[in-house]
Amino acid sequence: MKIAKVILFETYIPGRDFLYYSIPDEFSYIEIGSPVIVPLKKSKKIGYIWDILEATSIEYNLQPIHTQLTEIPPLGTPLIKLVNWVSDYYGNSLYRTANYIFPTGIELEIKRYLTAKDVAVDMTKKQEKVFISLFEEKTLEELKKEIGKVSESVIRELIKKGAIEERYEIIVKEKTPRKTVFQSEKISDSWGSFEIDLENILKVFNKPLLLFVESQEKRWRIYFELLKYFYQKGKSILFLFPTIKTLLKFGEFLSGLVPVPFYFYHGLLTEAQAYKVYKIAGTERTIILSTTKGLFLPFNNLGIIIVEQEENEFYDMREKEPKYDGVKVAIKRAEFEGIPIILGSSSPSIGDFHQAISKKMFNFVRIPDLIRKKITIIDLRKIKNEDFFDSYSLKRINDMVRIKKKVLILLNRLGFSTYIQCVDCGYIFMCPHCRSPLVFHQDEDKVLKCHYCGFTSLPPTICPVCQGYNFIFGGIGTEKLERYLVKTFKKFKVLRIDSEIELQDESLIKEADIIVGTKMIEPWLDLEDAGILIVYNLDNFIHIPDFSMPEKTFNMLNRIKSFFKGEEIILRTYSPSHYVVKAIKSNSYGTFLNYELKLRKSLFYPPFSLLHQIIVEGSDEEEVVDEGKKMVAILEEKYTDLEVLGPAPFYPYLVKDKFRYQILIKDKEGIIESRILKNICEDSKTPFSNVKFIINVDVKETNL
DNA sequence: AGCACGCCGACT
DNA sequence: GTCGGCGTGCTC
Repeated sequence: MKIAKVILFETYIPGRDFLYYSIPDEFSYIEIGSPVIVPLKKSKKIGYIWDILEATSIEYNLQPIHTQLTEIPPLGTPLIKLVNWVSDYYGNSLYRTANYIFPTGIELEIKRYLTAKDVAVDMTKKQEKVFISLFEEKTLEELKKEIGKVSESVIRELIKKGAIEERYEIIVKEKTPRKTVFQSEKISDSWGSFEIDLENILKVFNKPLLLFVESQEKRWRIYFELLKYFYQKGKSILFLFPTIKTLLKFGEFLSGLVPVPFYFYHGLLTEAQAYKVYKIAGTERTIILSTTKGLFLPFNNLGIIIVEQEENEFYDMREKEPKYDGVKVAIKRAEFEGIPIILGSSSPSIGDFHQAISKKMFNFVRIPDLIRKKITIIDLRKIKNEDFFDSYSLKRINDMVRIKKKVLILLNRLGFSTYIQCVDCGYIFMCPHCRSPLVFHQDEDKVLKCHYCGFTSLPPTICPVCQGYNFIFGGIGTEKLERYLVKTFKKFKVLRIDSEIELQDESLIKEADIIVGTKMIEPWLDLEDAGILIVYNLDNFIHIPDFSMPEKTFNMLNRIKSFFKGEEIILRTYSPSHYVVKAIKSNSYGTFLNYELKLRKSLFYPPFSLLHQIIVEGSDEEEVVDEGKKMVAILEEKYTDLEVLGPAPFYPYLVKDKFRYQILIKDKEGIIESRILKNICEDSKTPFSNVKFIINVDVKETNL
């Protein structure tokens, strides 16, 4: 007899990833990755067989699995390997990682039926009432509906006496979508075609391929030709996108070219829609355009993975468990499946470029195609008494709105004013729970809001320090800029976008003349009637204290350049001689790369080390620092090859009344694994201390 | 974590 | 002898 290691769906048993079940001989054909129904106490649960073991010696009294669940496709061993890897490498709980990839949209309904037996026994009034009512078989719910509250003790007593019987029925319930927005809307009559030579690309498929093509259009044509090639070979194709908007754009591009249906898979689908796509991916040859989660679909004949904008920071999934880097996981999936993977970019990430060129871990194809956009740098140091804009930008805005071209303004500051200061004593109003200035929001009922914990309060009437009552509403946020623009360009439509807007609101974008937004608007910047883009203050991006910010800013600007259809990009900055500004201005990836790599090498930042982060968090600052120092001491003693920094305040270092300190580990040899750090944290932690350690392995940024 | 089961006190 | 509330400990 064999034994199945099963991970249950949405049933967490503390400290346990698996439960063990015996596999009855009748199910001996069941394989690793199969979905099954298993008993748990008196109930039944859905689970996946994660492993199959030979029964050794005396295995306790294992329950047998109930049945195979035929409604959903099995996971397949490459996917199981992938989940194990994601759990292990990033230190995620296996239970949670597995549950993250299980399909929702299917559930078991357990009905408990009760019937009276044809016997005569002594009964109390309550028992008799239940007994009589159960002359016909009923579920517990039906019984309760008929005679009101029934205590479990009454039923227990009746069963003990042998007066009634119970029976369980399992119903598998699947959700079905009403609308089919998850599928391409129009299907082309025949395969489209572009003049593209795939030879160069197809011959370098033995390793991941970094495809460096500046123009988005050109890149997408290559993707299409690859799709056609693999689909016609009978394979499924998976496309990954950093945002839903980009995904849908690519869907539009494909719709005129592909004569078969293709499917979307992303977070805005309903549960039923996502479930449908999940099943299609597991059973048919198909084309799927997905956000990162598509990496965990149960494909059975995947032919190639194509990652668009591989440098995009949205692939870094670190906010919640399971934490992972989408691009790295994509490479792993391709490795486990034994299939090619393309990492496409208009501005490759430093790390992946280094992998390709210096470490020869990736193949590399560059199709040079310089995009010449007019880039204008405004040196803000030379602008005196600026109102909201320098005179050049203002003139250009006027030029554009007059010829009905859209003005797009990128400003990375939410709210109206970014700080409120007392004129008399200089006090800046701070969130009482976080060490972070409160932001004034004009539009949301004129409140002060903390951007870290969501705390809100009314605007101040009196300074808590000096009792003064004059305040400066300082700093320019998107709301303030919007208000200025509305006032100044009265005849034109001004639109502000700051959180990811609903996709149906797109008509608002079409109508607007001037659009102000945070970096969330990036995917919308490809408008046909775009005139100019103004980066309101580039320093807000570059000078965030995080080693990855120059790269992110550079990549973002290059990305925008690759699809922006307007004539000019204006960068307003106080640091016009910064290397990012110079590289953008001179259109030179090489200039940026050399400078950035030199900088990173001198400080042993990635890609010249693996960077790990431990955040120490707790309500007692002293305790947090002490626990952090202890941790550092242990690390330094045990691993002399590591460079360990901190504990240092992790900005903002007070959030929701918890102090946060950061320890950074530069791991040049790549010797540290999440498990090692987890163990050290456990060993180092003083018993009963209220300090929490959050471990992030192989990070690409330090300010999450 | 969720949930059945046993224990116990109140009540018949 | 029953009923219902509550705490505890187990789930393959």
